[in-house]
Amino acid sequence: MTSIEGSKRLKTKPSTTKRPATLADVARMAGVVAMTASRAINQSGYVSAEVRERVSQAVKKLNYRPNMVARQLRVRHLNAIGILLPDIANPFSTKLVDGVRQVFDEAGYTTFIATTSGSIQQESASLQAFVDHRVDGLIVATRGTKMGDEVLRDISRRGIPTVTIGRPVKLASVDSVTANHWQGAFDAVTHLLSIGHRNIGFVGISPEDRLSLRRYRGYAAALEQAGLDVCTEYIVGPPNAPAFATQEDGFAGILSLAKLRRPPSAIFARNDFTAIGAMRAAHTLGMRVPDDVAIAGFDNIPLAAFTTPPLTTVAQPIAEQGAAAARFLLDRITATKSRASRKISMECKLIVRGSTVAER
Amino acid sequence: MTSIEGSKRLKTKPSTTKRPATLADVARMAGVVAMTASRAINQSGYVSAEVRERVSQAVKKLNYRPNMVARQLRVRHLNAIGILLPDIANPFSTKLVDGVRQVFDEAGYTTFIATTSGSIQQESASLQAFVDHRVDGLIVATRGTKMGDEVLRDISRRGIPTVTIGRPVKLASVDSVTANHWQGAFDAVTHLLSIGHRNIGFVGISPEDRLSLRRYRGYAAALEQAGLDVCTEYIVGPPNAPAFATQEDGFAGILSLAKLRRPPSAIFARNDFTAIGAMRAAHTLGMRVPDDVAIAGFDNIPLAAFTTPPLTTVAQPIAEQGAAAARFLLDRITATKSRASRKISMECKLIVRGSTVAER
DNA sequence: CTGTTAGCGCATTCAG
DNA sequence: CTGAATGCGCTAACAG
Repeated sequence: MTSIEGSKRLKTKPSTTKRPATLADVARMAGVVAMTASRAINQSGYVSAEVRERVSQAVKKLNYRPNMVARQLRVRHLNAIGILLPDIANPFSTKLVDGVRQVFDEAGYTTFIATTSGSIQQESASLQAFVDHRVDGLIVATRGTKMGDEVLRDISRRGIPTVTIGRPVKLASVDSVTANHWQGAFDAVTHLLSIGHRNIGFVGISPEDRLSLRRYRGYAAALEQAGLDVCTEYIVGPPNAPAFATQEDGFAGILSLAKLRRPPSAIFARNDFTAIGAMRAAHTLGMRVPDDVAIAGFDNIPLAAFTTPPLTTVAQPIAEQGAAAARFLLDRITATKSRASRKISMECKLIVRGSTVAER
Repeated sequence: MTSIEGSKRLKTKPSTTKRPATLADVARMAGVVAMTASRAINQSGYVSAEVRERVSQAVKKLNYRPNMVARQLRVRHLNAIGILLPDIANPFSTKLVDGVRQVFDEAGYTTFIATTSGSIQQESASLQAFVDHRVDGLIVATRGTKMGDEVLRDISRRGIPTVTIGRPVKLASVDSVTANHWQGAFDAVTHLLSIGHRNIGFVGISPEDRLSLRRYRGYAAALEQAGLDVCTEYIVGPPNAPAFATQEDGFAGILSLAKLRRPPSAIFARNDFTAIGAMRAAHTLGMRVPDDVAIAGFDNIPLAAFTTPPLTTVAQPIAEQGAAAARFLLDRITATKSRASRKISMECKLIVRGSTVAER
C-alpha cells in the first residue's frame, strides 16, 4: 500500500473518511490546547472572552459535537437515563414519557426508551443493555415479574439509581411511584353497585392469578363492603403476564360470561382495551350497553371518550407519575449519599360516562 | 423557574458505591493479563481452554459486565441502533419496533428508542442525542418536516447509516421504506364510490396542507378517476404537523361537515383515531353509521375491529416495514463501502367492515 | 497461545 | 487565565 512515512503523514492530514471533528481539532483551529477548548465549551473554569469566541467559531466551522462516549468514560456519567416500558402501544406510555422528560429535559439529560415487547427475557435484556451502556439512572414501568424483580435487585446492587412506576417493589434503594389502582377499582365497582348492580364480573385476569392485581383486589373489596361475595365464575381472563390484557381478552371474556346461567349485569374490565373488547362482544350478542350490561374500564385512554357509548373508566394521573418518578430519580442521581427509598401513591379518579349510565 | 445554561452540565456525585468490576479485575483474578481476558470473553483470537475457564469463573464471581462505553471508544461501534418515533402511543410504533428488533436482536444489536412528542425541536434534539451517543445507525419513522429533513441531511453527511420509514426522502445515502399510502387511500375511496357514494369528505388535514399527504392525494385520484371533482368544502382538519391527527380532529371534522348545505354521505378519515372520533360525532348527531354516513379509516389499529360498528380501514404492513428497514440498515452498517440508496414501497390492504357496509 | 504497547476523546489535577 | 501530563476501560497491532 503506502510507505511508512506516508502513513505517518496521514495522522496530521484529515483522513479521507470524514471522521467527526474532535476536541483536538477544535483546539488546533482556535490556536489553543484541547483542555482550554473543553473549558470554553463546557463553561467550566475561566476562559478569556476572546478565546471563548475563537473556540466557538471553530466549533461552528468544524460542526463539532462532543463525543458523549468519550466524555462518559472520563466523567463517569452520561447525562442520559433509560425508561423501560412494557409496551409502547399503550397510550399510558406516551404520557408517562412526557412527564419524565418534562423533568429531565430541563436538567439537560437525554431520555432513551426500551421496551419489553411483553417478554420477560426482553425485559432483563433491555435493563442489562441500559446498564451496560452506562445510563445514569433507570425508570422501570413494566409489570412486576419474579425474574424482572431479580434483575432489578441486581441493578440496584450495582448502585444504579432506579425508580419504578406502577409496580410495588421492596428494595430499599429503589423509589417507587404508583397510582392507587386499588382505590380506583374500588370506586368504579362502588359506582356500579350504587346504580343497582349486584352481579358484577371482572374481566381481564384468570381466577388463579387474580390476587396479584391491585385492580382486582379493589373490586373484591368493594363487593365485600356491600356485603356481597366474590363469585369466582365471574372472574375471567388470561393468566398474569408481562403484557397487558387486550381487546381480544375482553371480547372472549364476555362471550364466556354470557353462557353462565346467571350472567353478570355489569362488568368491570381490567383496562379500557379489555372494556372495549367487552363492549364489542356485548353488541354482537345483541346486548345493549348499559341497559343489558353496564361496562366500566380503567385508564381513561383517549379513545375511551369516543366509543359508543362512551366508556366509564378510571383515570390515573400518568404524566404526574412520570414527573414524580423523574424527580425522585434526579434526586438520586445528583445526591452525594444514599438515601432511604421513597414511595408515593397517587389518587385515581372515576369518570362516569354512557357505558354505565345512559346519557341524557 | 430559572433556565439552565445550554451546555452546562450538572455536577454529580463521586459515586460512593463500589465501582463495577473491570476487565483488569477479571484478568487479575484469572491470573492473566487484560488482553487475554478480553480474548476469552469475546471469543476472539486463541485462548487455551483452561484459561478460558478461569476467566469465565472470574467473570461470574465478579459479576463482570463489559463496559460498552469504553469498548465503543476503542472499536468505534456500539452495537446499538436508535429508532426515532413520532409518538409512541400509536399502535403503529409497537409493531414497527417489533419488526426492527426481529432483525437487530438476532444480529446482536441493542435497540434504543426516542420520541419527538410531536415537536420539531424534540425531533432534532433526539436525533442529535443518538448521534452524540454514537449509535451505529438510525431508523427514522417521524413525519417529514423541513427542519427534520435538515437534521437528517446533517446526519447523513456525518456518515451515520440511516433509513427512514414512511417518509419520502431525497438523500442519496439514506434508504427508505414506506407503505403505499396513496394506493391504500385510493382503494378505500374507490370502495366508497363502489357502494354508491358520490359526496365523500376527507377528514384530518387542513385544505391548505392537503397536498403534502399521500393519503389525501390517493383520495383525490380516486374521485378524479370516477369523474368527480374534489370539493374543498369537504376537506377538513388541522394543519399539517409532526403529530398525528386525533380523535378530536375527527369529531370536530364531522360537526363542521354536518353544517354544510349538502353534507357528504361518506367520510374517509386520515387515520383510525380520526375515524373513531368521526363515528362518535356522527352518533351524537343522531346519524347512523353506515346508513346515514359511511366512515373509513386508515392504519387498522387493533381497536378498529372492536368499535361499533367495526371500522372499515386500510392495513399497512407495519412489522414488515420495520424488518425491511432494519435489513437495509444492517447492510449499511456492515458494508465496507457506501452504496446507492434503496427505496421500497409496500402494498396496503383494504379491510371492509361494518362502518361502510352494514353487516349480515 | 499469551503478553506488551499504545491510544480512542475527553476532563481532572496540578503547574505555571 | 492557560497548558501538560495522565488515565478512564477497552482492544488493535504487533511481538514473543
